[in-house]
Amino acid sequence: MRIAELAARHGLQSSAIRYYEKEGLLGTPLRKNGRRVYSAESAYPLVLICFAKQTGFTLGEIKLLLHGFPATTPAGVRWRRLARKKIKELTAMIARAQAMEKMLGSLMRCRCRTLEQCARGLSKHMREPGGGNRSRLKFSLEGTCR
Amino acid sequence: MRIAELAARHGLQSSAIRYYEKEGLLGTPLRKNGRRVYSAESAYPLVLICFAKQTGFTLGEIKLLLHGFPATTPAGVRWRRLARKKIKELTAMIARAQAMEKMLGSLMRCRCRTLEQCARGLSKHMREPGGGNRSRLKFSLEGTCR
DNA sequence: CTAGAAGTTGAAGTTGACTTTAAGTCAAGC
DNA sequence: GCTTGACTTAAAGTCAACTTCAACTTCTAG
Repeated sequence: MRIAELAARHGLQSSAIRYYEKEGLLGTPLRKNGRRVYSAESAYPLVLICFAKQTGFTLGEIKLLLHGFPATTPAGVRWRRLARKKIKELTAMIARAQAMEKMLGSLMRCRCRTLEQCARGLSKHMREPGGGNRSRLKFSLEGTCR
Repeated sequence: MRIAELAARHGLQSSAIRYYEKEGLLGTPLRKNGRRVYSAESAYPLVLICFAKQTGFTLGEIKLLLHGFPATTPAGVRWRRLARKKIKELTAMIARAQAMEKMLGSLMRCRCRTLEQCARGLSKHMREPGGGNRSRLKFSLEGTCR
């Protein structure tokens, strides 16, 4: 199998495979006249890479998964080690996204005539974080800017 | 107020404010001996920028919000125009994140001894998309790789 | 034999939202 | 007068995950 076929099978571009190789995620395959030749088995790390990418791991984390443990470390242990942190990240991200969704829902009901009016409402919020006065746009500006 | 104070008030770095100005989000403020001087009012677009950023808008979208509509366009209309698209994006993202979370939860229960074993389980899934055989790792590999 | 498709390499470009750096200006305090 | 710190500019650097480019080689079909 040549690089283009391997790439196509996994829905990637050839350049991505070369990149993974350069980054040390994939080993260097056999060559035939200078060209990479892949066996069915040599494709298995690619299955993992694609799956892990879909699951939200970065290439750095995937490299760790593949080569960052003593060779005898069971797969389950490796996944758990990495997944714990990733689950936390994801949970936080989901919460944040849901908060944004809520803000956007409120924004859809904005009745301000000008943006300046919105800004006044918002800065009221910002200056009196615990204040009881409801501005026309009722969001909580949780977290600092940035 | 000089740039450092304005920045601090909004939890930004001075360089970010200069950047927003360069990108046309903020107008050019008055100068005193070449240095930017801000009034309380000149800060109001910054309130909006910070808020919109938190809500998930890109700087490009924020620029559109601030300057991409006829001057008479009510704030509510502007927000709605942009929010609709963003809500869709967010909803999709949340769904995807939740799917990832579920996958990660399953991964935590992985009992494979080697990663190669995982890969075999996964490629089984990939080769028989509608297949009824449950591999040890039970995720649905929805969507193609990449 | 030749055109063109597919492969090779290293280096540079892409995206967004900035930050950092270099080199210079300006004001305040000692 | 001198130092320190805050500011100015344009240009370059950062991050991740690739892609694109330039220049070259090799394989395949006609």
